[in-house]
Amino acid sequence: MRMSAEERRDLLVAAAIRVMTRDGVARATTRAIASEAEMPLGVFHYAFHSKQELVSRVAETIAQRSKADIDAAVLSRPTDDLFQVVLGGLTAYFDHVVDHPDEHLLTYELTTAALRDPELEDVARRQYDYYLKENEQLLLAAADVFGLQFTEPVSVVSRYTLSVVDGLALNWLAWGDEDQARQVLALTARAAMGMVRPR
Amino acid sequence: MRMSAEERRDLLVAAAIRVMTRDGVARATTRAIASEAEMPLGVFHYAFHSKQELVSRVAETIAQRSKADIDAAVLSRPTDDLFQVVLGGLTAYFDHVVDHPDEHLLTYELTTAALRDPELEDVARRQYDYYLKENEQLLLAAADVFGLQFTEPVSVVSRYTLSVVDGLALNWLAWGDEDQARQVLALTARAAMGMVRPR
DNA sequence: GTCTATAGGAAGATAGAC
DNA sequence: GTCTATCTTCCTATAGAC
Repeated sequence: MRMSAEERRDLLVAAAIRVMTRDGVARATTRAIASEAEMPLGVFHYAFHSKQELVSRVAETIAQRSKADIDAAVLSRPTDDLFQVVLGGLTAYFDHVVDHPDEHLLTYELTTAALRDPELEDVARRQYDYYLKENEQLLLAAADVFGLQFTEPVSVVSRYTLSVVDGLALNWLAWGDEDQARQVLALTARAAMGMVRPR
Repeated sequence: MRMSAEERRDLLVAAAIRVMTRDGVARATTRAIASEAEMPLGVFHYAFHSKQELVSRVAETIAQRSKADIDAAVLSRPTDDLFQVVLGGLTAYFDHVVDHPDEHLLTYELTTAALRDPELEDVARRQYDYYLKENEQLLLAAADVFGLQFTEPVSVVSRYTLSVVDGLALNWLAWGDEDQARQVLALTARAAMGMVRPR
């Protein structure tokens, strides 16, 4: 079937994400991906120069998609006070992890793969850039609504909350115990209340 | 050269850790590992039934070793008050990450590998068990010294601090900015002070 | 136990007919 | 651009002589 190279790339990226989510990065071979996309293997190397190029696109796509998913979830949460907003945001992220564990496992795999491969160097950096910046915006906007400001640089607070959920998500994937994990979220939201003062 | 199977296994595990630390899990093939251990490839499968068995041992060994390293570092820190102790612990862990980034990257790789492979199922769980339990002991002991107790279950506080450093470590590996990361540690230690009361 | 040699297959990438 | 067939390399694992 005839189609533009860009269209084919999109289909292959989508197929790669399905295979990687289901079976892990290590088993996502060019063969498996082409097969998932129902294309002959040969297409692979006139759609992409190399497998790395595909992996790079996959990481980019996943980061954008997760950000969109989680933003939507955050915005549908209670907004009574800053505590509720922060806890709501943390909970929205964690809910997403519980609902899509394999997808998040994949992001960890992509991060480590990127950190090992010099050619994917900035992929890992960009992944976090998406989250950090977005998180920062949400924190600033939320504090502003309630007439508060942070006592610490908001970039640090952003990194703090991101680190907690990111670490907790990995921890939950390995260890389980959802109830305890949610207690950690509550603890974190409460701790964040100690980082604001009236404006 | 003649040696016991157990001795050979130990040498292969040590070689595997060197290769995995240097080149990543994906490139740590049985060939590369045997070569690093200066043994013919054939030894591999009368020392281990399979590669998975080796990976499982590697994960176990790494977890024990890291725990020992970090414990030693924690114990050499100031103990003026609980804040100093907690910040010291977090800092000791983070220093270890900065000094041995590849080693920590490896633990993330092993965690994801374990989560993908049913035969390594409990490897990931045990990895976290080491850290959580140890962390819990340290927190309890430290609070006790200063006549304090936690207002939350100590297992939750333990998981909170572990999540922060684990998430922050991965974040730092990808993003860098050590100064900001250390500000997050200070923030976290201060937050933990809101989780204690006099005994 | 130890080693060499090799099986048996899967990987990424390409050549070349259409 | 498209596809089949194939190259080359590397993988885990084993067979079998010593």
